[in-house]
Amino acid sequence: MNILNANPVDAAAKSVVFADAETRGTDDHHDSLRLWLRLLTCTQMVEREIRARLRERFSITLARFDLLAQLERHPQGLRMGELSRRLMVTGGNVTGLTSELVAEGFVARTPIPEDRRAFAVCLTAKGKIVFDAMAKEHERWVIEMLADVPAPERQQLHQMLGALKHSMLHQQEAR
Amino acid sequence: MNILNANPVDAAAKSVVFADAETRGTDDHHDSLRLWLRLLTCTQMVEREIRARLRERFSITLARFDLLAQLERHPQGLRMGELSRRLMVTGGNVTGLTSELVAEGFVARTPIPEDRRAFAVCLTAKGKIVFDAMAKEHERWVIEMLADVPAPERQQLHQMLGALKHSMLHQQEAR
DNA sequence: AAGTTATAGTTTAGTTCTAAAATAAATACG
DNA sequence: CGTATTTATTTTAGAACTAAACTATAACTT
Repeated sequence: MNILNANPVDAAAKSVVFADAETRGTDDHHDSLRLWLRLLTCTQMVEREIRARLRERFSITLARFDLLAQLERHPQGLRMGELSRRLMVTGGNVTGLTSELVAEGFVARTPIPEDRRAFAVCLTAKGKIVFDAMAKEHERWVIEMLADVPAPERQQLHQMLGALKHSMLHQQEAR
Repeated sequence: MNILNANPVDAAAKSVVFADAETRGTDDHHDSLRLWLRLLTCTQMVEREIRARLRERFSITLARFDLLAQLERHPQGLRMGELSRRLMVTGGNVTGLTSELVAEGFVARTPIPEDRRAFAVCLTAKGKIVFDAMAKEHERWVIEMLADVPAPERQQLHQMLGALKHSMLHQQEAR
């Protein structure tokens, strides 16, 4: 979904020599749009590759993998709604994903005594073993894919994107 | 680090809309993994917002908007396969998107004399007018969303992500 | 306690995308 | 030439996701 410049070979880098107040404004605009397009391109490239490998190697979708990853972090289990928020998908989708994973024996729904509407979704022993193996390989892939970006830049990127993330969170609150 | 975990009560009370895909990882994970998760989170947050606004404001999907954006950049038209590569979606999908846009009168299929299998997809006059209006607003949204990231950091981000993008491209070649 | 409202999860219907097979035209090869 | 291969697009079947309606339970409110 590259909007303006999906062509992987980027157009010539822009170079602004002088910027008065007005041209700076315009230029900022282009900066933002270009940054967004590049962010989108990069993410899609990595995501597509990971999705394909997960399927090829483990016959699992990224969504299911992500659900398992959440549970691995929370051994006490998570509610459906909590999973929905964390995975940024609809509740109906979580219902479907969970049902499939239950059918495969990777996770279990356990009732919560204090709230009979809800239940905790937990990794089963089998699910944990299988997920751990997948996660290890998954991590290798990611490390390999990002290896050409030097470590200091990786950390800088992480930090700058943190600013963007929190900015988005605040904007979201204000709506 | 994780907003929801750091202060679950607050987060719940505020009913944070954007949950956090970064909670997929565990704390001791490698830099690369953390960077990848943050990249994914940021992109999803922005993308989700833009997708919702495009739909609400113009009743158009992001995919169709992106297709129009490609054509706006290439007034001479693009082939289906070229669109497929640029948009990073399957050819079948491009067929569907194009057919809808043709039905709406935004684009036209024009035969290519030299190759009777193919044709060029072009913006119609109507399509150009409509797209220009949408693109203007779209750009405002992006600028607004990224406004909290200082301009120098935006440029740095853009540049570093460029390295990642080219790295991914080279890796893809080697497969 | 009763009625209202909010929350948790599921179901349903519909959209969007993909992968793979099918079709058709162009190109390469012996 | 004629046959095979490649390239360009469409069709088909189905996977993955969403929004909205629905069921059930919990939490307020008076």
